[in-house]
Amino acid sequence: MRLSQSFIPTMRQDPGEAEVISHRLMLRAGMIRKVAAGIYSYLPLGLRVIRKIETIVREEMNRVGAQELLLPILSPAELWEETGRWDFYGKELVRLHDRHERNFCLGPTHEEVVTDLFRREVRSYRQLPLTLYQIQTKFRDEIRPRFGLMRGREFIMKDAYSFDQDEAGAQQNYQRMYHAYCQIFSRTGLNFRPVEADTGLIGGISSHEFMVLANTGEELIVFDPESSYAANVERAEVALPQEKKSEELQPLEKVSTPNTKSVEDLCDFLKVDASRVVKTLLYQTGDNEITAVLIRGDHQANEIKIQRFLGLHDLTLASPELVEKIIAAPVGFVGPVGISNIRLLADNALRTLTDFIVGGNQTDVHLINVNSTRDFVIHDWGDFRQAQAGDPSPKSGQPMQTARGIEVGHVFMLGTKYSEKMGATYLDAEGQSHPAIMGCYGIGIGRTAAAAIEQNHDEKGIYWPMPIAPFHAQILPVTASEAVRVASEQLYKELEDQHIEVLLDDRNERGGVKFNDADMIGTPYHIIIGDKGLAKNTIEVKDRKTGEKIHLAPSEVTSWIKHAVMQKLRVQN
RNA sequence: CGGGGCGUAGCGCAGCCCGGUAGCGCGCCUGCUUUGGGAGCAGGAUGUCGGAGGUUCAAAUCCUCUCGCCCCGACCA
Repeated sequence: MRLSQSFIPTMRQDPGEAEVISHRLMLRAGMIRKVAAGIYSYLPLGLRVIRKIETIVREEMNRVGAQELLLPILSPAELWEETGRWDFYGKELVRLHDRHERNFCLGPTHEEVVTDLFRREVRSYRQLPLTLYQIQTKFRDEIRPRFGLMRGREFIMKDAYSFDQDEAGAQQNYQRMYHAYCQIFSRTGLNFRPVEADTGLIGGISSHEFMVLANTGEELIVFDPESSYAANVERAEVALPQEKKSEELQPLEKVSTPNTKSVEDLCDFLKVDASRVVKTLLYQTGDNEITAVLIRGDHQANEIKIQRFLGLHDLTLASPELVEKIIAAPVGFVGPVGISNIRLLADNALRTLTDFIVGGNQTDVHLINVNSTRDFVIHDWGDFRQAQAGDPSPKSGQPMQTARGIEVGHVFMLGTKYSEKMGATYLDAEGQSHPAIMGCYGIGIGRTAAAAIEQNHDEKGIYWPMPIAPFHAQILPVTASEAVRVASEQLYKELEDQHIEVLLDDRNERGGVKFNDADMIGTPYHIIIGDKGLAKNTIEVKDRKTGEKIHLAPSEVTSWIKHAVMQKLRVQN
């Protein structure tokens, strides 16, 4: 392609609207343009990258036997009412109605639509297993769209759905998809890690997220360097503490602690470490009901774990009014001692904690040398806190580490959640009807492109991994002579004839402009043709990522490039 | 939705406190010179100052309302 005739509007300056590096570079390299918050146009260069990623995804989906179809973007409310998600999905679901006032939504995901298709068409176990997928634009009215393609309201997703007759088959399908995902992200040239994850709004039994490791990632993961264990902090289990509880307990004491509403204030005042303090978090779990959760002062409560334990899907801290009403203690000084009318949960970390500090249920009063069982009764123990760096791994017991990641893929075992509600059943060999066992599997295509940039850039711009690069090579005629023009045109033709995707910068620009644009766009190989080189009968080939340069005779360039491109495509295959 | 910030030329910004001519850099157009890391000179075009109302002789500037966007927190591919 000729740059002079291409719609690749690069920008010299950083746009004010973008903060995150991938967003900035996509705008500056002329890959995308914003239409509204979280809604983007893909310009030719950006679309080429998107298509490359889609191609890899298609190849790997097809390889594991998934079949591509295309479901509608618009779907009727009735399907969503069947599963309860019309209400449950909340404001994120883009709702609209037609001229007859019938309700529809723009698909944020397609479990309902595909399950409806299945129940209409599939009757027999002989038709199973069945895995269907599509690559399509999705709509989610995100609370806060941000970072360009990283979190859009409209975005391109590959979503796949599997149907099996039994648990074993479903597990097998899940494993196949898991490996296909590993294959896909390896092929895109990304440094990624699959982690155990929470199932969120999609629901279901188990799931893994595929995280591209990047410091700018929105997700925090913990992993065990000694074993394969890795999980989203939302999900990560914390092993039971090992050390024994000391037997000699100090007597309970009441102390005055003026104006110490936070754990931090209290630690400063009493000159103790936060690990000696226990905070009492009060959650509203019913109209007039509060549940207390005890967490060590230096730990973070994990509301997802608490929700799961309580079987709720919505958990909020109790209002100060409700607290006053039910336990008659001031917020900030609440503690478990002497409270009888609410359920008390405690994080496992408290099992080995003795002589700790809690709120005294009076303004400006705390209790010290408090001990569970002796001073109050815990109704339920559990893992209620967020994992953090240094926590023991549930597999090896070794201290875990944390890392930031970008979630680019997610695989779920759904079980029969959707098939039961929607009557998606098949007949087995005995003529018995069973709900199909489902799985669903998503990949954010645009987000994968953004993650690739987060992981592959320097101060000058992007350096694409070959398999998803918009072009394999770029020709930069850096001086204006006829000899350079002729040599560039000839090489351009040779490379195109060899099916190398090549961009010819035939603009009437100075060398510096071409160098800078090429560095920003991130084509893996830059072929630099100038009078200086031609005088010595050489053309320079530069590796964008490493900066390594080699000088070749003009007649050698095409075969060298072809070989190098093939090599890089194959290595990452 | 809560908190912080921003809307002025295609892009990046100044001007606003203290009301009176809309400005700078880059880009764009024309010409000449230039051409291996964002060229030089000369000339030129470009604005409902986000929108609506108000105050005033006079509003980018002051007041009210509104819309949009960005960043930080609760959601997710």
